[in-house]
Amino acid sequence: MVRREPAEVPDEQRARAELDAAYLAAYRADAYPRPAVATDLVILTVLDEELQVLLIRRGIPPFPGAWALPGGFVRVGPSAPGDLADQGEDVDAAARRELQEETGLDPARVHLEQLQAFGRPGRDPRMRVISVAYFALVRPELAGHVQAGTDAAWASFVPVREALQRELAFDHREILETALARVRGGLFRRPYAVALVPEVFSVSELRRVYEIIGGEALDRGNFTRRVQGMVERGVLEEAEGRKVTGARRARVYRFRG
Amino acid sequence: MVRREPAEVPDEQRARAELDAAYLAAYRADAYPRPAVATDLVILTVLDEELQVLLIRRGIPPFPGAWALPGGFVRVGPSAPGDLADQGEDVDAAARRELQEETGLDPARVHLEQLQAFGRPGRDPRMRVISVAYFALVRPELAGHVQAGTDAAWASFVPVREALQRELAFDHREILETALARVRGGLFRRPYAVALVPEVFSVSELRRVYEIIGGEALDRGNFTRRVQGMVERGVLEEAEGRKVTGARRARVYRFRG
DNA sequence: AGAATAGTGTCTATCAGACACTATGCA
DNA sequence: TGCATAGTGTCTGATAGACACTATTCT
Repeated sequence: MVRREPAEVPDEQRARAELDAAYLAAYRADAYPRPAVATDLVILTVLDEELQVLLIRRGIPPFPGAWALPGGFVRVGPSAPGDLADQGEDVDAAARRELQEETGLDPARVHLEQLQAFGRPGRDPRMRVISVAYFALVRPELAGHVQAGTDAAWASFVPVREALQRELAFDHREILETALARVRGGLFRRPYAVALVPEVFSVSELRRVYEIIGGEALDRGNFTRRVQGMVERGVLEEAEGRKVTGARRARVYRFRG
Repeated sequence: MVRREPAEVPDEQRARAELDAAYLAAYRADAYPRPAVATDLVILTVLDEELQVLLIRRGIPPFPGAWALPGGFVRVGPSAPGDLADQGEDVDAAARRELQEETGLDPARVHLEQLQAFGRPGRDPRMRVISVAYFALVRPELAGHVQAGTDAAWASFVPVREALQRELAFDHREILETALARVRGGLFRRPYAVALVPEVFSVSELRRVYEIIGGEALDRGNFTRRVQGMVERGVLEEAEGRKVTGARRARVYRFRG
């Protein structure tokens, strides 16, 4: 009950007691051991007709040889009690920075969303690390650049199916599975699929993403109706031009943020 | 790119370099400032035909006089580099402990779920605190005990409507709003409502909870069909006995975990 | 021409919502 | 007996799924 305080006392006395208590609380909290806080990123894309996740091969212990999600520590300011300046970077900003550093992608062009925190003790055997996990959805035309810009031996997109069969470091299997559940669960309620197709896309391209993530074939005709519904509700808008995905030039659409 | 390592080198040399790097990484992470990590709890219940949230009146700065969500720091072990023992308590366990301490409730009898982490710098002016927020759904028959067991002047259930009009400390307004969005968004997909009625409940009692959270009246007949559907899908089961909610004794149901 | 995909139309089973009717128990 | 709530039945409009048909463009 750290933040609960005792009952009423006269005003002056109380004001002083409160200040004392505040400093005491801050001091004591500062004296207690603190965890390191990191962000881990589940960076997803659809490439080669498969949902893929960016993994990094670990060279050093712990988990040498295992694959891991990219991630890094949140930058924290000196944070002395009463020091108001520079508490460090936002956790969201840390995730964006990590995304930029790992993939070279512009975070503004990627759907990045917090998943949840993972804080089991022992998840990193070296020390207490609490991780705030995020997932990113990358358009295929951007995902291509990632592989080019990165040493493929150490960081590369891997089909999710394969990734789940590999030995993953830390609790990264749990994080990956949680992210997949979130994306699959929100497929028909959140604009996740439109973040995984080119910025201007045909109905077929969008349908393929739904099928790949959802894992089941969808009726072409009925799916077209769904897209029409999204246009009527203002989620999507028709874009200029046509696109040749298959044998015939198809209408193209764009997500209306 | 904290966790990415350089390219291949001969085995022995690499093994040594890896150990060095591991210690270096651990040492450096230990040397960097760390944030305090807390949990904040959005404890919700339905009382007096209203959705209510447990708030605590702050006596001391910062935000003296403002209302706050209950919460507290996550206990972390000494966590020296290489020290494998005692990394401290699980973040989930910290939330359960906090719930127990603040309300006296048995965490096993309450729906407790992680919301997400809130990590904006400056959210606590005293020092860098990253908070992992949880929400709890408490049955009315248990929520009654809370008010009895707690000094009502400092911690009490407040109608959500009122709570949002009050001055809330830290970023607790944002946390509360996020929790409400989660509960409302999952009302028809997750068993949130059944966590907010007595363990054995009538159709009417359940319908009232849906109406109170959703904010709109539901057709009695159609809602009964919904309950029947939940029984058929094995979500609910009929329980022994009857219950007098209104003028006539009603059938009662129970959640099938 | 034939193949492959784009786009539209249609039928149907299912479901949600609106509403009405009967049953039960209390004042 | 009147009234409030429990429980059931029925009608209808909307929707999702299955499937068929036409249009376009490439080989």
